[in-house]
Amino acid sequence: MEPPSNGETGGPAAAASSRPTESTLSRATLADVARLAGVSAKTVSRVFSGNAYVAGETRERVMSAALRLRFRPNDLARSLRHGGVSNTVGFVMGDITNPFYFQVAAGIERELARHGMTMILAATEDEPASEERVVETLLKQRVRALVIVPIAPDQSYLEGERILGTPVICVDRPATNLVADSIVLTNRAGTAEAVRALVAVGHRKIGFFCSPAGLYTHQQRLAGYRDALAEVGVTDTQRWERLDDPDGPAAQASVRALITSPDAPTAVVAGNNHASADVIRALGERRDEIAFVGFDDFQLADAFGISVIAYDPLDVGRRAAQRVLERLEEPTGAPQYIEVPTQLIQRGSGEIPPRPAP
Amino acid sequence: MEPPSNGETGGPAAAASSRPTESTLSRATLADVARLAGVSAKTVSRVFSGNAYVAGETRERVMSAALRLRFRPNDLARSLRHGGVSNTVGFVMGDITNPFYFQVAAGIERELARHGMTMILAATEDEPASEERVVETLLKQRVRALVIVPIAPDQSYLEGERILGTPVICVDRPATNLVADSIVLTNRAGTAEAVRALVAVGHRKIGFFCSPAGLYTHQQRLAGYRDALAEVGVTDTQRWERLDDPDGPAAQASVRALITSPDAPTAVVAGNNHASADVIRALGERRDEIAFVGFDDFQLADAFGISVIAYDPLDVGRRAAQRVLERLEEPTGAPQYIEVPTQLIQRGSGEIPPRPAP
DNA sequence: CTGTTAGCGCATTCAT
DNA sequence: ATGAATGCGCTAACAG
Repeated sequence: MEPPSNGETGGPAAAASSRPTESTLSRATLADVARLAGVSAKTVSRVFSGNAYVAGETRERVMSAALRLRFRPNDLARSLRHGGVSNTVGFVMGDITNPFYFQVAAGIERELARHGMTMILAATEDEPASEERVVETLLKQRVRALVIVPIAPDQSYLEGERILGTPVICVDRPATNLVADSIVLTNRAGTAEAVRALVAVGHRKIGFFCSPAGLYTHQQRLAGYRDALAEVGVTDTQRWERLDDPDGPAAQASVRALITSPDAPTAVVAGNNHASADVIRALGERRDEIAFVGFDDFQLADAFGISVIAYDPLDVGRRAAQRVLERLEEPTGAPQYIEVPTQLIQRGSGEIPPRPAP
Repeated sequence: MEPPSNGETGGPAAAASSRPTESTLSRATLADVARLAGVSAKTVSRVFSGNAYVAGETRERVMSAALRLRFRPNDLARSLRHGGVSNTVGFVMGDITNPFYFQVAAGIERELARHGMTMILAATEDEPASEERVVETLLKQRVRALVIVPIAPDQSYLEGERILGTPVICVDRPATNLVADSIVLTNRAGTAEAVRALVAVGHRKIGFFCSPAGLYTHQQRLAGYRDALAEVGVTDTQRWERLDDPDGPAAQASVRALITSPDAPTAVVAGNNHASADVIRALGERRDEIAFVGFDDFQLADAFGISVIAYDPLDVGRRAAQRVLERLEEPTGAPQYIEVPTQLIQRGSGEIPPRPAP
């Protein structure tokens, strides 16, 4: 504890001659601690690994030496010795600024932390081409498992790694051409439920706004929307579907055009949080006339009375981490496909009845 | 070096007989690749380290061997060899579900990725007592630098590590008893600016709602609020200040009591995003009567016409990462205190004039 | 341009 | 209950 350093004088007197005793200039190693405590490196190792037999008195000498030297075990070396596998899990998300993914990351981190593991976070920025590169970076760091939000068209590049024993868990979307567990939402059923609720209050002309339906989630949600309308005999839904790139003025213009057209829907469903933002902005003052339900809950949606198809993103992350831990325990077994339930939360915007034709 | 070992037979066709050639059962190492390519391990190392002189033909043989064996360099071993320091930066945030911190994390991750580094994410869950434990976990993994949102009352426990050369960058709040760079917002000036704008449209009775003012940010913002009111001679502000734990029904009740009291303010300022949520919920239908400005922007605030004191959280993270990189290049120099500017964004809620007394 | 030797910090044999 | 030797995968430091 005393930086000003003056050689150990009495007692076991061992380390008096060894160099890095008190020097704070370089990191203390097992050997340094061993020297100061007058034991072998292995004994120090045992003390820090926990589960070994070390005499109480010896243990104390080691601990006090470690404290003085500010010894901190090197996890890198430990991992290397343990077959080159670390204690971290990599999470590859898409758009790092999307609150949904962040909540998922939070869920993963919490669950991993409960089990002494840490999370390395990486993002593809929703660029399919960067997925493999990002994954590669994590694998070089020897993450014990991967949780990914797949964005590349194909994950077969991970097959070799999986065979080597690295579990891969996909979140939000299932993997393509890869054996992996998946945690997904009840996208189709959830969207259908919301549309049925709109139908129940009288809507038939219902719009659907989302990103271009390339992604699994969007396809599923679009399908759920069509399902529910088909149930009441409405099948020509394309005229109310708008699948544009979100977050642009263009997107809002697209929605605005839709709701002002002669064939305007009386209600609109948005396929994800970005799309919801576009629709809500486009609706503007007409929020009281046109019913709205969005997929994904968001901050203050309750205060503004926005109905949503919600779920617990923390839970999604937690389950992903649980799958990781289970796979590390028991690597075999068929891939699991886990659905996290969604829930329609009615807060007003989705319960507006259709306006009688003027 | 070769555990299964059977002498290299010679000739380019060599490796046909060596064991781990095609076997995908265990990870290939430098030595495996070297054997298959008929070169030394060091040569393979040179190829993968990039900057060394290797004959074109040799390089190709190595690359093709590496490809066949699915060789992936082990960053753990590499780091160990390089003085036991990894290529990752640890980010310790508080409440992992707070969108602000996540945006900061996103900014850090992006900037680090541009420089080939990765981020380990850990959270204190806003528990002061857990900060040191969490930091310890990261240090054991030999992160090259730490970015932390300080929550513990004191960061002196990091002094030894700093001396060993690990840069520490504090975000959102400065460190206590530790030499470290800080990236903070213009909390006081930003809040004062917002209050002045309210004063400009006629408000004098202005409320301030926030968490208990233990944290630096809250103290600063409260001070800014008082500053601006003092400028127009209003000094008895305590009667409109409410510093409660956010996110509870209790918080909303507190705000509701404030705005219905005989001495009710005609405008309310919220000290952070959680507080904003409470106030907006509490205002309810009276959003048109009582002016409101919140610290921290949020999703869809524009669509709902909420005025805010905003800033770019991605930029906060980006700057933190830049400081990390600069400190790694040049470890000396006085600690920097960097202020990221805030900006008042007027969207309507903050421009409501005071209602004439009934 | 390429190979040899040695060792980063730790833990797994085996001894004792 | 403790210690000695050995090597995890990789790369400086030197040869050559």
